[in-house]
Amino acid sequence: MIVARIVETEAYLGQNDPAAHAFKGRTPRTDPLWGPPGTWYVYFIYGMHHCLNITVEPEGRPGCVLIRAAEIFKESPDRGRGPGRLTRALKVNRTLSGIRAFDRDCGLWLREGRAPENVSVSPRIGIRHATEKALRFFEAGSRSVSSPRPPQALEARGCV
DNA sequence: AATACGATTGTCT
DNA sequence: GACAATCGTATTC
Repeated sequence: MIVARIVETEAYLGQNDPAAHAFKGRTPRTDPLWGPPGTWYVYFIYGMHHCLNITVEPEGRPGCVLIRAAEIFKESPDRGRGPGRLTRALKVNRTLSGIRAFDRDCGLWLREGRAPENVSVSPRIGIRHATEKALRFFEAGSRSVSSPRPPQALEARGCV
């Protein structure tokens, strides 16, 4: 079992969120998003990286959380810093997509060491649409966080 | 069949 | 800050 502590996430709100994969409708790739809460959704991007998400809404509603960074116990902070690095360290790929995350034999089990402290909020990273929404949540001070400071000041982007 | 693009990362200037 | 790497997916022809 891989033991890790999630320290950075982003929320994707589903069919009404222009930045979400679900915004463009249900396809074979995005199908797991419509599954029951606690379903892994893994996609491949930029020809190189996998990104790990978990569904969080009732079945039929495609909201999810992107897991952007985690402190992996007994590993360098760099290993889990950023969504691409994290999945590489955890050896996660699309075979996990659609699997129930809380099944013990699902292939990936992240046990949190302690709850995040000093949770800060910022705009989401790397997206082109809906950049004004402050839906990134991270533990300020964690050495595994991908971007310790918000991409820009919240005020400058109309987030507050 | 051909094309355009992306919820990233690493390297170079 | 700019840009290349690299390929599955969706769209269009």
